[in-house]
Amino acid sequence: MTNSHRRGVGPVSLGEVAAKAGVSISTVSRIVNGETRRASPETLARVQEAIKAVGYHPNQLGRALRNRESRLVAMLAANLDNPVMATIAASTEAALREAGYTMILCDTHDRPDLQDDYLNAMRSQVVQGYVMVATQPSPGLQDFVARGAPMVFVSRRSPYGDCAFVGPDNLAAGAAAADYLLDRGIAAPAVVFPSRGSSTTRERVKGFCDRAVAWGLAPGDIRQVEAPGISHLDIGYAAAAHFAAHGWPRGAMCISDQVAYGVHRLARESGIHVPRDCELVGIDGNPINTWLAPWLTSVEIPHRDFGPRVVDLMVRLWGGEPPREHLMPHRMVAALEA
Amino acid sequence: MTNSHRRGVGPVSLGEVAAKAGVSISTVSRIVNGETRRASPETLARVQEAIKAVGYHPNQLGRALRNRESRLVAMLAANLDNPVMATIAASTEAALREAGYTMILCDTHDRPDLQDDYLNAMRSQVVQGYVMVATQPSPGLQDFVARGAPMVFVSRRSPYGDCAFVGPDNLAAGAAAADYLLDRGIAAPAVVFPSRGSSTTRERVKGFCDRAVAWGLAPGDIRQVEAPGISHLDIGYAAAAHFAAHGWPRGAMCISDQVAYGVHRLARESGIHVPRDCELVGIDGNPINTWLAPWLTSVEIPHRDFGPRVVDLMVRLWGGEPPREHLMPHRMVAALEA
DNA sequence: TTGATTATGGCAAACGTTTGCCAAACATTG
DNA sequence: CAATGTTTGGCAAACGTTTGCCATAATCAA
Repeated sequence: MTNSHRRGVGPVSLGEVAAKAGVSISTVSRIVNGETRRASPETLARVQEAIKAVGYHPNQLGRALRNRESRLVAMLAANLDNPVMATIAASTEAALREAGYTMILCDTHDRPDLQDDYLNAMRSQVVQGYVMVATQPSPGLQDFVARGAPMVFVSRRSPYGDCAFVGPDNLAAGAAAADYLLDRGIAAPAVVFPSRGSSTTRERVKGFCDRAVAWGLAPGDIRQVEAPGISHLDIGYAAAAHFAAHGWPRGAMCISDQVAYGVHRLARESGIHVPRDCELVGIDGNPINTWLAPWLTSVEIPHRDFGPRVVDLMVRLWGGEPPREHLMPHRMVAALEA
Repeated sequence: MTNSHRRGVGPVSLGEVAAKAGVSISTVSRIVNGETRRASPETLARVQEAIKAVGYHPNQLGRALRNRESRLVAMLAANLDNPVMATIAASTEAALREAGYTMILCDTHDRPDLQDDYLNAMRSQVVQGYVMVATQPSPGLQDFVARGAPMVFVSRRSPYGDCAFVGPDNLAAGAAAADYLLDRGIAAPAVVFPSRGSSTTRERVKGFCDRAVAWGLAPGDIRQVEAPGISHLDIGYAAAAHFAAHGWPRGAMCISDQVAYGVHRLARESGIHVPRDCELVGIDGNPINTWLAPWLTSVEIPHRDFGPRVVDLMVRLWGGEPPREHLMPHRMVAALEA
């Protein structure tokens, strides 16, 4: 409505506003940027009216080129179909927006080659920072880290050197799971995890085992079951086959809620009742548990709160501070069903 | 490693390559863009070597400014925490990347005001197209549509005028749900939906009812249960309270899988067995159903295939073609449990 | 009246790229 | 040797900004 009579086709530029208001481009630019002291009240009014009239919106490309800051931040996430990462993406996007930045999202499908492709593409877009969610090691990543690119790692630590990190305290989360099971009198708990696990996985398992040992268990009392695969669902299902073959434990910690879903599927199919016959503890605290997995106890990680932390660390990096780590607290959410 | 001895701080520009190779910027630019015929073999070699040596990567900002095409596409999604939208986002991002575009993701939290904020911000980023996933009506959106911005709507149609659209055939999906329930001899099925529903909701309900009538049911035989709220989970749970109060139907269609999850929760809490006592049919075909909701029959929508379709429609819009609609096929996935 | 200060606003360069056009050098033909 | 064509590559403008610096005019003090 406002600018329905425009002659040009493209977006409106400062020049058009300037022409309309009968002033120079500089003057309009200064006014747009809030430098009102440099213009007389009449000019100010005329320019502001012209801005409205032609429907001017600043072109960030021009700005970025001139100011050498694009206010673009890239997020490289391993797999958006994973609800944990989707939640992290959503919260980071919101926090970045809040801080005046725009997020570019890339789904690397957990593939190192794609990750490198994306990194290069993002550098071309002149992004100012990188949020790496559950990254894989890759040559390009190593290069970026070495070059000192501003990167915040989420969920999984950087495979190369000290980098900013936001994630759960995996050791503590694993320990909490151990406390829960042992406190309920389960003498020989199992722990289920992917065989090709990330640092996250290893830490959770370690946290669990260490705490169990602290409770007085012999390391041999902890039944460690691992399974190959990519999907945690499949991993849980495959690992549960071990239970079906060698007997179900009275309780088990699963490295993630998704692993627990997999284990539970075979339990259901085998007539094993969770949690009556076997208590399952996951890690993540997926909100859907309340609705679809009331049998699951879970160590809830506040993924919704990751975003602001990520941005905080990123801003510190931009400010020249050394990289920091921020561990998020967890909370035990017991199964709804007894 | 390659460019560890750079003097400047910022990214490498054409100028630096040109200086290194002892040619002009134009020559380097042409070579970078593959116009090899314009340079002698020696120059070509020297320039390519210089490019490697200084680690040159084209700056998309400069390109975008010059070419007036940013190769940026914005996606405005209502709520990334919804797995359906996360899947659509992931598949669209992949398809855009495939076509050489970069996706900017915005989560509007289903709020019209935020949607308008984002639209304006994206215009400033000079994005070339908009993918609107499950949009709300908003004044800004109306403006953009009127202005003829290249927009593809996903899942929900544009509230304003004819626009490109990718989504399921909701009428057919609703009808399929009706067929399933009626074919199994359920004489008086219910249908559960949000009271403040979108066009999607209404179409699915209509598809269901029309088909039921075609089977010979009187409109009064169809029990329509609606509930207020935003979250489909809550809506399902609230609607199920009606069943608890007035009796459970032998079968019900839920407007989405999430609604079905909500209904099922109360069923479980009330000792109603699904599907034995009450068959539930959802729409979406969430892959998690196999694992966590084996009791649910669902009309599967291939959200993973949306991305390529979206890009196809977008490219056609850019090519000046009139907006089209593309309806995706559905597939009935019966409950795993009897 | 003069000199100094302040208010107002324009000029032009720069950010990194692309590309139409021109120019020099060289080769070919008549 | 002159006329013509081809190869090779540089110049400069443009995209939309921002900002240091300068120019004009007005205000003020003495």
